[in-house]
Amino acid sequence: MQDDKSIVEIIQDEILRRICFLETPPGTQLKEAELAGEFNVSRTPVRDAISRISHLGLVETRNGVGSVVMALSPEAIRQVYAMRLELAPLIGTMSPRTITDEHRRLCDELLEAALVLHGAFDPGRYIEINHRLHGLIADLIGNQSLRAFWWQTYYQAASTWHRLGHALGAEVAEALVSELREVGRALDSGDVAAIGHIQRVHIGYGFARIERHILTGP
Amino acid sequence: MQDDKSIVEIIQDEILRRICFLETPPGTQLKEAELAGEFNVSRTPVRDAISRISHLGLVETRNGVGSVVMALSPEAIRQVYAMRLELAPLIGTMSPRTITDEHRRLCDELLEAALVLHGAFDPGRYIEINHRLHGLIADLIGNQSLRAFWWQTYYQAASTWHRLGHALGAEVAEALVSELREVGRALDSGDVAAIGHIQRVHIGYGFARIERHILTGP
DNA sequence: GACGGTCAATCTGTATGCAGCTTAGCTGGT
DNA sequence: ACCAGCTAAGCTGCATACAGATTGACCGTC
Repeated sequence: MQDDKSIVEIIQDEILRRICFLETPPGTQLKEAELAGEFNVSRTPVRDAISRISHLGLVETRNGVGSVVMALSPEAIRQVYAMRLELAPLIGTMSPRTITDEHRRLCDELLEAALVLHGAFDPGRYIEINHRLHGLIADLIGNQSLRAFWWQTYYQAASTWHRLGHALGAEVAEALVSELREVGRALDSGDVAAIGHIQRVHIGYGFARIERHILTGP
Repeated sequence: MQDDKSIVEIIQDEILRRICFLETPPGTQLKEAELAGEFNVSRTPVRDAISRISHLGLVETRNGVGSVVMALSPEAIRQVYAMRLELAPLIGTMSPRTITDEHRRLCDELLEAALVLHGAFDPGRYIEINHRLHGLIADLIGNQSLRAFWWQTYYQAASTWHRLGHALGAEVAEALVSELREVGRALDSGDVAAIGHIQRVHIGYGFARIERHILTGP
């Protein structure tokens, strides 16, 4: 395997990670020169990285002003979640990949971490566990088109959804533990389709929480 | 409305158009300097445009070699079509937009053009009619996430699918006429959901043709 | 004190130069 | 005739310089 991710891809991934980890919350300015200094490159690859993720709508670049991290509008969030609710059940139906021991092991590890989280909540840890769980599930998607869309909607939803970690604390930790337990059971059964439907269910719960605590109002 | 599409977006759209119109068929080299001269800009915005569409897998850029238009692998084509078959029925269910007289008028215009095509087939015209029909249908999709995916899979499928125009001629013209007649009827009924299912059906037919004439073999 | 205008700081958009990589074609030896 | 090696041309990747846009602060005036 060629792990030669270009410098642009590395920067792109890092910017997306920071956005959905809320390290650069909506409103933050992404200054090309600053990021360039951080990665010890010129502005060119940084510009390229920002440009590549522009289609997600998470960053808006205006001439003379800068690139600012955007919060998706409530309507956009609803549409993204509506899409995720439809995509989730497809995970198991569109040429799923086979479950390996590595998947099972990672799930156990995440469950353990989530249990710790339930005792002593930490927003950063919450996000990280969610992120790794998403990676685990995406790895079971065999259809590359679906996998790409699954990632895209994840990034679009993440920054809003992860704010719940800060707002609700233990409540979401408990939900995460439940989700991981259910996913673990499905992995034991070798049933990828079940995982898709589990995702469907929990995305629904997550969206309900967002509607209640964040999108309240118009 | 702000029609201030940036130079980069204009070039990006044009490159994609040329790819799915088969003006730059798979194997063609996209030379940055050449395109730069054509658009009277420097290599920078051209580079940006090519970089932005790299995630579609239609162009592969290698250092020291160039950017070459790629034909998706048979397996990738199958996966893209599998995805489109799932997305099509969602067109009518996910907050569809309302049908206007303009939609109806455009459909009639396209049907007329398709009938002419049936008499005297021309691959370029076939592609153009398909392209405009796609635009018409995408315009009925209210969910912006679904609309984005619909376009992405369209671009990915187009260059393979449009080769049928060259290979089969009148057969696909007849299919296009049928499709436009059915879409027209659905538009008359104001039934966007019906259009989604019509798409589902005809994408299935199109995929079967591709399997038969292009993906034959491994 | 409040307001309008101007200027400077700062950021993105674009052009250009250079280094590194790849490959086609030539050349010399066998 | 064939093959290995080399060279030069051409392309992308990155750095840098400059032009254009925007904003906030400062200053003068009413």
